[in-house]
Amino acid sequence: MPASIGDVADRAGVSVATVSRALRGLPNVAPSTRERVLEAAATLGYVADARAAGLASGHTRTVGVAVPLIGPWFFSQVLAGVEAVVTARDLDVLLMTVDDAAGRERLAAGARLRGRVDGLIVVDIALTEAQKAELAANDLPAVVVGAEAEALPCVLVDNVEVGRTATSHLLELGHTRIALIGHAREDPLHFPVPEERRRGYHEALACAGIAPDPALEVDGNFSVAGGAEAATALLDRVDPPTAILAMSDEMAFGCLRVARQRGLAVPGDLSVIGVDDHDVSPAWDLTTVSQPVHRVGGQAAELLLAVMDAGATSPARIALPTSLRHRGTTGPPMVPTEPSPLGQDALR
Amino acid sequence: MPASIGDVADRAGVSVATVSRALRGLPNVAPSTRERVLEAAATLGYVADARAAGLASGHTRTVGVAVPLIGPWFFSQVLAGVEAVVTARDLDVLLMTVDDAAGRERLAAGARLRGRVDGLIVVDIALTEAQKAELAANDLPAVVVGAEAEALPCVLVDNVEVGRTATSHLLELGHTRIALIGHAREDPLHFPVPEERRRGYHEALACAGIAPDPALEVDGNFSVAGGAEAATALLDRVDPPTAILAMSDEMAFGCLRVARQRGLAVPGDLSVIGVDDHDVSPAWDLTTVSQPVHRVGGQAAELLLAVMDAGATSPARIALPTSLRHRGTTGPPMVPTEPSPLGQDALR
DNA sequence: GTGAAAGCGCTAACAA
DNA sequence: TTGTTAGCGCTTTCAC
Repeated sequence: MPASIGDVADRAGVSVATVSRALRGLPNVAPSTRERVLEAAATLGYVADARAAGLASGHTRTVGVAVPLIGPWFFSQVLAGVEAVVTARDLDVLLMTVDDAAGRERLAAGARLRGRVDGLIVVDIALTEAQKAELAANDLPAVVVGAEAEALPCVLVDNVEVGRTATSHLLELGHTRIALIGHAREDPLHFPVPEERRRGYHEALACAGIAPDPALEVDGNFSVAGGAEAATALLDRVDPPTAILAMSDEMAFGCLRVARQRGLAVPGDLSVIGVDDHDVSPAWDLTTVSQPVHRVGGQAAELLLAVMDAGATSPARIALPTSLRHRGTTGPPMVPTEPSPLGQDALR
Repeated sequence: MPASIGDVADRAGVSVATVSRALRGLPNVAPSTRERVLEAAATLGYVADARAAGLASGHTRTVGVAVPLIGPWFFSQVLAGVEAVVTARDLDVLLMTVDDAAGRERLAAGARLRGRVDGLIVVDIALTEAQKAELAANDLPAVVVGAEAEALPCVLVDNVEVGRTATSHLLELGHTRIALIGHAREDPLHFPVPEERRRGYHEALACAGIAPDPALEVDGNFSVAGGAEAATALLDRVDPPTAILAMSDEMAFGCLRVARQRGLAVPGDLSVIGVDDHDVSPAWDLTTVSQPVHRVGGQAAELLLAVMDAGATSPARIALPTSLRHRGTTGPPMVPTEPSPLGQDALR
């Protein structure tokens, strides 16, 4: 049975109100009184019950972070970014994964959230417009990461541009058969992000006058193993691609593994570009489209804190920059594919 | 202003007690009544306030997870493992980082924890014996990951053996100058783990009759970049090692990067072995000592739930197995170093 | 099967 | 500067 505020009050010979004030550093407490209270609390090992304090004061000193998955590098980095700024404000982080439709529905409805968090960061979870509206209608301050939102502040990168940048890079190197490894459209997680990157890929191809080949778009499950499987399928084709755009560095690693196993020269026989700029990408010398992952989390947290402080702000929309990191896994195709002057011209 | 239990009671024409019972699926509620309550709650969008519910019932439905860092692969995987089992029980996860002495002290004292969590998992945080005792003395159920604990259940791998296994592997291949990349001893995080791996390394060397060379033990900060720096320093020596044992795969990646940059053949000129079996290690073909990272988290969570259920159990101590994954980055040294028959003999 | 009422342990007005 | 007291919104006896 832990000591309660009443125990401290008794021991210090003051009222509970004074204890409360003294312990929280509020003004209007005589120094000598405060000292006595502090001492009593210390010897009793008193810690205020967060539920009781929160119930009485109306807040929780906690922000929720909802992610579809915890394991992948991207989410762990975003989480770290959030945690850093949230902790600096002496708030806690409640972590929750929502990876199915039911979870999304509950999240939007604010179920389980009341009395648990003062604010919410939703990372890469494909809420419907109706759900976003529902979330915004909740009194709960919330910010969305990785998706546009009407009534909610959001922080994101331009993923269409990400797809375009990566694809253009390969096109400029002279590739015309460029594969895309991404996420299955009907995936239960249903990220919004892959779809946008795919659009950028299509736009860049169209710009170069190249008709997209549906056979070159495969699912890589955003994992190393998935990327390897996808690359295997692609390279087994009679008309394999000369370059692969993987929507994450982790999938790109899988591609590189397969390339090495097959004795393919990179980038001679196969160029590979990823997205993220994963910790280990420099070590692989992987060309990639870098996004400020940690900063995404930090920015989202700062935005949320601002909303929590201000009560209500005009929904901000923060776009963070991405940039091409041209490293060693992309280069011109060694054997020129069938001449395609049209494609070449379009590049200028 | 969200609907309260009273609002639901009014709308359903029953008392708050009945609403509480009906919503929580307790017995002794007439089916028709329950239905009416459910409907009222649904139309009002009622969600019970977690603080109030917790305050009245005495629990929080939350478990805390304390880690020194969030970003590194190891911690994200452990966290994922914990989250999976905790979520299955419909509990939430409160994430906290403690990365300094003050934080450790607060953690042990249970500060900030009362009324926030029903149980705590402490991952790779170097508590003193006194602090562990303090933590155990708290009424709060807790389990420790990555360190021994007297009075607390713990789950760990045998990190001495990890060091020994990796080192022996290199010795058996014929290496005699084996470097160790780990963590600086005076690091503020002060993991217990690196020290144990280092001991295993020393034991294996001793077993082979090889005197450890302090110059071959360097800090790699458990990051890719740190591993690269460490490898650079090692390879710049006049008497470079022929093999490197990195205490994490991420540091090993850094080593491989440096080796490649310098045109060193792996494993011909340099063997590299890591620890973890990181997601991308198979892609690198990295030899490593694998540990069941996800399982570590899951096991810890299960242990914690058991303690929370049982009230008190005999402090379990669960050791999870590790195993050598002999892949492509380790092999015999190409140029035999100075003959060392003694070392060779000792290997049998 | 249902309701009334007493807390759970705090914070915040309001008094003094 | 300090104390008294009324909640915060729920759960949980204990009656009925």
